[in-house]
Amino acid sequence: MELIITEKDNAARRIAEILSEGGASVERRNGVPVYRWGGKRCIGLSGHVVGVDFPPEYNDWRDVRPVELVDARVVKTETQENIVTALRSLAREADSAIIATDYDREGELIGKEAYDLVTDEGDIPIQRVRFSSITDREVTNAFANPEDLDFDLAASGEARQIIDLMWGAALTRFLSLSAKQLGNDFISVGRVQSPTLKLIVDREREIEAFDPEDYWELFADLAKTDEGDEPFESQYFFYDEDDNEQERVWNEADADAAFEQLRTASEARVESVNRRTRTDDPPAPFNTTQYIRAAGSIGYSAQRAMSIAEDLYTAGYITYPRTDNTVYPDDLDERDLLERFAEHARFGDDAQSLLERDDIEPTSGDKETTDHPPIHPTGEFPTDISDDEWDVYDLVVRRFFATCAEPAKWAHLKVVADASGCLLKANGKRLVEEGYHAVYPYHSTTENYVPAVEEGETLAVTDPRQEDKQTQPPRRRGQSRIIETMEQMGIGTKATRHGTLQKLYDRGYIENDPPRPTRLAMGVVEAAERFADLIVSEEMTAQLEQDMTAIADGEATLDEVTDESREILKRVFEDLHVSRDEVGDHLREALKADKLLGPCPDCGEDLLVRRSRYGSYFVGCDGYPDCEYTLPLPSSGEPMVLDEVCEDHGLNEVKMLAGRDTYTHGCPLCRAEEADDAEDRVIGACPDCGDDEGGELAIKTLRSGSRLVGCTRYPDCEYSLPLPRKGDIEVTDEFCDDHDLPELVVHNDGDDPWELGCPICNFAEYQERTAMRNIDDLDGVGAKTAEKLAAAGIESLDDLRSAEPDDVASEVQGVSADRIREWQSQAAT
DNA sequence: GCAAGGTC
Repeated sequence: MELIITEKDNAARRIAEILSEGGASVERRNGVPVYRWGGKRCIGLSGHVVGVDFPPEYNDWRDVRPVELVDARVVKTETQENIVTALRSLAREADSAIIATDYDREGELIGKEAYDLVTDEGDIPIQRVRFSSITDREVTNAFANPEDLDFDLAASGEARQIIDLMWGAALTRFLSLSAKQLGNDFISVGRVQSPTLKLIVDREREIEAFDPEDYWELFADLAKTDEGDEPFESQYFFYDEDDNEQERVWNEADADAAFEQLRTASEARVESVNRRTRTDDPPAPFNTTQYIRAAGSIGYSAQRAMSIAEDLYTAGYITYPRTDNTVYPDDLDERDLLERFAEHARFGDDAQSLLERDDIEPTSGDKETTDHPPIHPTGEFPTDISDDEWDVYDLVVRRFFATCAEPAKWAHLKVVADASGCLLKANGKRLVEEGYHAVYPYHSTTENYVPAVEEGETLAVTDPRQEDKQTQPPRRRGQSRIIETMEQMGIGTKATRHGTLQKLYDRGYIENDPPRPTRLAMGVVEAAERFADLIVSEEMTAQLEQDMTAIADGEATLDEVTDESREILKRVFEDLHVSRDEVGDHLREALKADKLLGPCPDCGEDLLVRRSRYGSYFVGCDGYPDCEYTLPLPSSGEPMVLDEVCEDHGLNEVKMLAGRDTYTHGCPLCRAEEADDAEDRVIGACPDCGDDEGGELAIKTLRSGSRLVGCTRYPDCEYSLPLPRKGDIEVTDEFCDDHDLPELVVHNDGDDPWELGCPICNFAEYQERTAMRNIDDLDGVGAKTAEKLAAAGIESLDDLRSAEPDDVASEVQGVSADRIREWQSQAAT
């Protein structure tokens, strides 16, 4: 039997299909799909199935000095046991094996891991095939000409694993121990995350150091003197000593003088008219980064964009979403794919229009790689997918269309006019040939109207205006800009960059979108810059890349490279040990700054956001236990301290981060005082204890800012119904027939009043709505997956909660037990 | 419990 091993199940299935000419059947080993035909078996891994780690005796952070990790052995551990077991058992039956993992460096390493596992079970010949896309021609060709595994290339990947682990783990432990931050809130650093964080911190430093400057700009409207002609905007400018056009006037007196001149002018003479046409080329095919950027521009976070693309990929609608490639492979027949779309109700017209071109010569980007094609639709049409998935699918289809479309053409018109010595200019642009914009509405086609005028013509000047402005600090980069910059810096990979960003959020290093660094992040970067500069520099990756190339080329060995890295890290630790206390103090101070609200009203010490033993947040005094002052915070979300300070109490305001339900809580002391002042408003009898004990329902405001309808006998009776946090609640004269309670109306500034109605009915409806939440609302579950789960008997969140992950995984193709567990934890909340 | 890299 010949065993074929691929990097993922999806590739295994498609390769089996091609090589067996559709005759392969699927069976399961340990829950892992195995494709069989003739004397062949084909199994897909799940990326790395083994990982590097330190031996268990290094596990305790307090027992092991971090520097000891530098010389610690690094061992390989099996991380995907079911797949490893399946692979081993297949290997025992095989007479030969073929490694068909992705055609890139990490693929070579994953292949080497499979090689080692197969070799463990017996000595059989093992070969390697390489192909750039899973198409008939490429795959058949590759299997007809098998090669050998490139052990040097795999070793270069292993060197990276070892260096990343050693630096990351040793420095992470050192910083965490020095700041006494163990447990969940450890302080992490790494070769990729830390330069990324520095990138964000550096921009924040520029913003903080920015000193705005005043300047003035002047505008006026111009119009042809013919009647009915629309006026157009023009801007004042002058020539500096180098003869460059300048619009900004840096001195108020000069601006006033120019404005005075402009104000008195009623007409302007056209001095020059310049026309040119500009070609606007269609965009290149999507790689991961450009896809994330485009999805970002229609409102999707990087993480969400990748999650949706992943779903569309596993469902078979788009190609593999993790790719650096921006050149379509030779096998992709663009015309053929367009013809498929020509039949489609939604895309048919646009596809037809493209097919009318004689030659379809798609655009290409700068980078061509061997592992996967650029992201494009497969030609398989989705039927039952969510709105978000449609948004993204539409984007991917139209991007493919755009790459097959004609360039657009713009006509630019620049008019310069003289208004009694004041120079005015107007730049017009008009889209004269729509080109790719006709099929790709994601790029702006905003025109700027300037009419055709002649040199020497007289124009009317109206509405002169002077605007005082200030120079602006550089803008924070959005998520997709950060990912693009990481790509330019050469850090991270197409498959990890969005995850790295997510990690920075999860670790409390960045907040909001566009991301903004916390004080902790500033502290960590500062500490690293002073004592372990390499870990926050992009040079570390650049050097590593060079070393890896040397290993791959046989010019250096894995041991030489890792040993040299060990020596460098040891020297870093010499510095760190001397400054250990200083580093710890610095980090602790930064940690505190993120939680600091202001002075305690009781004792004047610092009030801080703290976390109780039960995991909930509250405001407590740094003087504890001498001072026991506390304030409650809302129970949902993660508190974030804002820059805004409450005028009454001098405390920073607090925002509660809870995804879509994020809201500003404001000053916690204001909220508490409001609750203390608020009268409970009785609205009826308590349904639980009204008859027996005489309990009444009242609208209450809690000190945490939340409001509810609750029993006046609380805490003896705990009956309660939720109310919205915001808005004035009006108690109307209308009563609910079923519950004999008044209907409530919530008034919010600006919005239409919300007729909440009877609070019991409202809560019942709310519960029904949340119960109706479906399986495909879970992150990473698309329509196709939901279908597969339903086929395995999992049709509701309840079914999912009670399911046995391993059983489900063995029944549902392409879904791991870990994935099920992740969904279960989502379904639990 | 540390990293980064696959895949889901």
